[in-house]
Amino acid sequence: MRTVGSTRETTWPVIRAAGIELLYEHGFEAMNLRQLAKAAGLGGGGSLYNYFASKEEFLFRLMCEIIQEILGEIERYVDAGAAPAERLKSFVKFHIEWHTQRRKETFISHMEMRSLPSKRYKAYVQLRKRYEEHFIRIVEDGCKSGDFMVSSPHLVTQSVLSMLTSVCYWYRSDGPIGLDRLIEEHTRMVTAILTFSTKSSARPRSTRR
Amino acid sequence: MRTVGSTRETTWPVIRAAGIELLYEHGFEAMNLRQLAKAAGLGGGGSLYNYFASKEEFLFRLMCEIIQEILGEIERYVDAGAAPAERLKSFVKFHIEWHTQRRKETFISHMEMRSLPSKRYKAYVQLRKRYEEHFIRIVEDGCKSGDFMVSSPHLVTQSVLSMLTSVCYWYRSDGPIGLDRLIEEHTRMVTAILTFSTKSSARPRSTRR
Amino acid sequence: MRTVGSTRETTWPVIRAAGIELLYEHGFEAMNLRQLAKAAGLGGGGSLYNYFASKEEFLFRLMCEIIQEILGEIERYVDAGAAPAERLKSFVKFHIEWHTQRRKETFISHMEMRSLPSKRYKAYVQLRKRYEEHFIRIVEDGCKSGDFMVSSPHLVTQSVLSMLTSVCYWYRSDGPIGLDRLIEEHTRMVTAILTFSTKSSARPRSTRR
Amino acid sequence: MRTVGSTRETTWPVIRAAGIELLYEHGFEAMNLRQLAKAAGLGGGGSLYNYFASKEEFLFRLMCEIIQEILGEIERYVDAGAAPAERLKSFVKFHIEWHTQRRKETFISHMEMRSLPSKRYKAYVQLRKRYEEHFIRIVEDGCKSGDFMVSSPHLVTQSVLSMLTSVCYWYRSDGPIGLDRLIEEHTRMVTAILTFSTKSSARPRSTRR
DNA sequence: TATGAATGAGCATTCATTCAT
DNA sequence: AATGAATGAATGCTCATTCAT
Repeated sequence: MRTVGSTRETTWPVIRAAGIELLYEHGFEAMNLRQLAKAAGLGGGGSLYNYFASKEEFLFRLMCEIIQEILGEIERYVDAGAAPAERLKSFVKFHIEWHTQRRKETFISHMEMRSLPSKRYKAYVQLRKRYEEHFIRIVEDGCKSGDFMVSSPHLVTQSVLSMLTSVCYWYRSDGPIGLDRLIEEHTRMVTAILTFSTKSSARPRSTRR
Repeated sequence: MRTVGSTRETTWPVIRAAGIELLYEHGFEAMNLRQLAKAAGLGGGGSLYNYFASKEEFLFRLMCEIIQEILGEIERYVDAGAAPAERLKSFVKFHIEWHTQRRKETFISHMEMRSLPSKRYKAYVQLRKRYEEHFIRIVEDGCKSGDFMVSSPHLVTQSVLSMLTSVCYWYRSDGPIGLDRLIEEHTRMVTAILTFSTKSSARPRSTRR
Repeated sequence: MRTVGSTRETTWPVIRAAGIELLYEHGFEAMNLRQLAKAAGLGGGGSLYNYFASKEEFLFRLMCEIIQEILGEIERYVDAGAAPAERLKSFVKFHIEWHTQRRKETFISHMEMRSLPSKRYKAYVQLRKRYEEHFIRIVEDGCKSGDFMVSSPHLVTQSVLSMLTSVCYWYRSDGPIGLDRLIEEHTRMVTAILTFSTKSSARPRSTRR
Repeated sequence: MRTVGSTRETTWPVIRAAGIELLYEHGFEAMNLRQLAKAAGLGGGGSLYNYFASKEEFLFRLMCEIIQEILGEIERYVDAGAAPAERLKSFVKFHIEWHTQRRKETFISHMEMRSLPSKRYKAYVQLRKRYEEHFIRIVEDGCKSGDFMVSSPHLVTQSVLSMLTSVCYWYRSDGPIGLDRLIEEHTRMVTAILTFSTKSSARPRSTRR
């Protein structure tokens, strides 16, 4: 049977939204497809298989859509021509905004990577790397230009990205800290790391006074 | 029937070790007790119930043991009388060492909190807070003493702790980065954050030159 | 929507052909209507219900068509006026030809009887009996005329028909045995059975020398 | 929980017997494991998995046990030293007895081969060949000794074996035909085929009078 | 304590069938 | 007539848990 007005285009977003809620709430292994169907307003679990071939594929599709969106967004957002320090601020602002406004999505994206089957895990990691490289490039450019000074770029980018992403684990938009302050503080912390955490007492040019 | 030499004292550590491996590999929901029994050298799953009352209790016990250990350790490790900057260095060193040498345990401790039933979740969070307060106290003391300068203490401690903990997600002890360097860099980054990431141009005393 | 040129008369044969292939390959219970629709070049499984009311009815219709064909054929083929020995040869030739040239159809007809619901099973058995009676009548006539000599007609006709039909299970038209030889040998075997397998040492007339 | 006195040795035969009944009644694809569990006196379907790893493996195990039994029996039964004609009689007697007394088992063995997954299908065919070779060897020996005369040995053995086996499809032990008569008639038919169905008018030695 | 058979609820997935388009 | 989304019952299989041995 086909419910009036139901098409692939209208139903998938509903499933997706319900899926994000359930994945956030219970995690991939602990949620189940009957819940999902019900939450999406579908009868038995069977209908879902018009939209994906397996529970694992459902997760993969969801995670890909999420990261594709952020990839599309960031490429429009960041001004590749600007100075590193400026681009850094842009990146932090963008990243924090996204990770708080789509907190559940990003939470899922990090927590459920382990539930992807090996092949898809690798595919997903590729996409994620494409995103992270936006940040890495900023750091590299900043080091070249003398704006930043980082002794272990790989280590630092990993840790800084982890810190920036961690807001999705603890930040509550209805808590005492506002989004603006969140962005401001993280910008400051990241800047401090990239500017002052070097071995020598030397200071990068742009921050000398 | 009782296998010779098998007692609670000798068997539980074996179960525990096997459990850590399985939880790390598959996660709580995806692992199962038959695997655990087999990995621990026990026949059917039944024997496990001599050691815990349910799968959930098994997780809780494991996680508690792990955090109790780190709590016991840190209390012996940190010199409460030292200067904040010194204590900070100690903390970072301790934390990074623990989170890399017991990488699987700490990974589990973070990932599987969501699998604890509500009551135990709260109990566990209490224990974790006790640990985090060691860091928080250092920051507070440093702010009072003028060694550090932090505009949003709660925000900053959350983010810094997340960063310090994140090594358990990506660090490989057989990778290109040595433990010493890992500690050194993180010490530097944390110091930079606590020292230079303030609104005003003012610098805390200890870093003035 | 109706695809151009698609009518009951053109589509059913396609479905039928696809059905024979699938039933032969997987069996009734193991095949499914989505496969059938796809193999017949139809989109979703829904269209099939323009051609039959249920999966079981599909099987019944198919099997009926198959047996109706062989019934129509055999009635034209066998010369009711000929001598029993001659009619026997005709029957064996016809039967073997049919069961090898429409091997899949006959294979299905035997294997899938069990999947027919009781009422239709009985109806189908009636049709099959009508076919088998052609053989039984030949044997009876041969016994009356003294050409054949059979002590247990029912038993013998059952076993001989089983033997003649069994070619559909093992014969490959691209194997080492040609169709002519297959017919020749079976004619000989059947003749031997009907002629020489009697209790007494007496020989039927036609084989005396 | 473990029902009093239940062990692997007592439960499997019960499952096996129930399985034979269900496979005979419905066929492999149409039966289901809940039925099987219930028929075997077990609660939910879960217990069955103490005895096999999958439905397919269940079938394979059953079929293997059945054919192993007949293989063990026939090797004790047939006197390899006797004359071909004598051995033929023995074989027919044995085969018919087995295929009527274990009619359901042999019925299953033939009908459900198609449900075995490819690898197991091949393994099973090997076992079946071992059985059939008992008959083939008798025919070959008889041809060498001049007792039998067969123009197409492969073809004839296939068809004769099919005939002998077909009793499992139609024979009812409570029907009008007794087992003795069944054996007698088949012996006669097979003898007729192996003795009189040759191209030439020549007769094999032992049947000349 | 250890074993392993049994339980039974639960889950992903399949599939015949229905029906709006 | 054809399409394909939706239904919902059914099915193979899993797994925490229990319990006689």
